Parts: sequence; structure tokens; C-alpha cells
Amino acid sequence: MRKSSFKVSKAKSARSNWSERLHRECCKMTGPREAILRVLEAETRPLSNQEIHQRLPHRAGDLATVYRSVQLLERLNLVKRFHFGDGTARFALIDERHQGHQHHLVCTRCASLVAIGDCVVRELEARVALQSKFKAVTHRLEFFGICPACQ
Amino acid sequence: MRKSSFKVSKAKSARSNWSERLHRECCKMTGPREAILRVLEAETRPLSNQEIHQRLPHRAGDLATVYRSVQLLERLNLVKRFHFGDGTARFALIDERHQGHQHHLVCTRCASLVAIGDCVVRELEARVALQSKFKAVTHRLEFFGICPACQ
DNA sequence: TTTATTGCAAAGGATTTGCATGCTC
DNA sequence: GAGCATGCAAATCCTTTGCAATAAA
Repeated sequence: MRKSSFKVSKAKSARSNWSERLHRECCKMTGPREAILRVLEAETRPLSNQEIHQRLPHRAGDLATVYRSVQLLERLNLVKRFHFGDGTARFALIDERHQGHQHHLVCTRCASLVAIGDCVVRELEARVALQSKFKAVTHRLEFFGICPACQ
Repeated sequence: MRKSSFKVSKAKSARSNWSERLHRECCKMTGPREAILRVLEAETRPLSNQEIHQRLPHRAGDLATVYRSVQLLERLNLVKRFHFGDGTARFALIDERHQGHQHHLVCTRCASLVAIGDCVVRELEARVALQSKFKAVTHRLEFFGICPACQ
């Protein structure tokens, strides 16, 4: 079956990509880290540290390790951090095709996620940077709403 | 002097607006609440609860009261909450002319603030809502950078 | 073997809450 | 006077950190 074999090879390559990315920064590919990445791979919606920890295979990683790993993975641009406004950070795997820059529509009831195609803010960002004389200007844009299932 | 008398009357009307807004929701205009609003009025950049508390006139409000008041004022749409990514919420008075919908460019070093003229995301928001079948779609957009003084 | 990483427990910081007292309306 | 708001202290929740033990390269 074409489809499944494609999936397997895709998964494999993702895992070795992770490993490579880690090694490039003198970090090790450990059990907990791979487990965390798999948890994030299995769920599209952003997960809190707690939620990641709960989904980990039995005894595969302490909560503190989840915090540390997720922080590392963020630095390596493998995961993206979300702020929904409650004081809890949530994380999702970055879609490689968008190089980490992508915006989302998030359901405020169930936290399910829809990716928004393009970033229309880039031009505005350039203009803003120019006019304000700020350097290293970035932006954060998220949409919120109530998804069909929760309505 | 025209300018200052204008300022005074503007301040007065702002204060009675606050009062009115509070009464509309069966809330009282108390000493601490007015003091907090004045602190926010005096500073354009968003302040944390701690910072608000420190700027309060002597003994005019407990830190817990600041938390409670700011929460209330947010609900009444008098102040806007900012998340800069460190785990601390910051608050600023809402500019009435923008009905609470405005975007900002924030300096990541000193938290100084520049308001961005228009919201270019409105149209995109409508499109997003339509395609995704989400209801009550809103968005949050902030720009970050390093201001001229901090460069 | 060397060095990064983990687990555990404790600390830190922001925020919330319970409750008796005090203050607006 | 009635009911909301405050002060104070304790409790919660998320997150970070120190350090000895462990696992990856």
C-alpha cells in the first residue's frame, strides 16, 4: 500500500531530522525527548506541559524533563509555543514547510487548531519597522473562535 | 492656557466615564480603583500588577486588590491585557477611540509601546471565519522589536 | 570515558481565594 | 443599613533550579 509506506518513511525521516537537529547543537537524542516529539506528532492541537507529560508512555519522562525538553525544542525551532491567555503555555510541532512562521485559528473551547494559509502581515511588518525605527521586528498573530463541533 | 484646561476637562470626563461604566455593572467607584486607573492613565506602556501596585499612592491598595481591580477593568473593557511571553500579564488603558481594538509594537527590552494605525487583519479575519465555519472569530496581533533608545 | 540529561524535591513567581472588616451607595 | 470591596494571609498553579545519579556518544 503506497500510502502507508509513504507514512512510515516520512515518520522515519522526521525522526532522523530531529536527531540531526539535536546533534547540530551538541544535544543528545534521548528517550524522553523522542517520546515527547512523538506525543506532539500524534496531536495537532497545542499541548501544555502537563498534557504532554500525561500522554508519555509509562515513566518515560518527568514533568521537569518535559519543561526542559520543550524549551530546548523551541530553541531548535522544532516546536512552537502558544499563549492562549490562561497562564499556561502550550506547544505544537512546527510544520517544516512553513519554517516556523505560521498563524492559527484556535478554538477557545477545545483548543483545536486550524492553520491559516498565508501570512498577510509581512508587508505591514516591514512598514511598521521602517516607520518606527525599531529593529528586529517580528509579530505574533493568532485567531480565536469557536469551532463547528463546539458551537 | 487652552491646552491645560482642555486636559483637565478631558481628565474629568474620563473619570466620570469610568464611574459610569462601573455603575452600569453594579460596581462601585472606590479609592483603589480610581488610583489604579490614574496610574494607568499616567503611563502609556503596559504595566504589570506589581508595577501598578508600586506606583499607587501610599497605602492606596493591596496587591491582591490590584489583581482584582485590573481583572474587573478588563471585563469592563477599560483596560487591555498584554502577554509579552515572560509569565507576567501587563495592562494598559484602552484608547476609547479604538474601542479596544488596536495593535501595538512593543519593545522587548523596555516594554515601551507604539500604537499601530490601522488593523489590516479585519478582512482576513472575515475570510478565515467563513472558510473555517468558526463562530465569534477574533484575533490577537502584536509586533515586537527593539526600540531606537534600546538599540 | 566524557558530558549532557534525568529524576526528585525544593524553591520561585504570578495569581487566586477565604474571611472578617471597612467602605460606597 | 445592605452589599460590594478591601486587606491580610494562606493556598494554588505553572515553571525553574540544584544536585546526585544515569544514559548517550
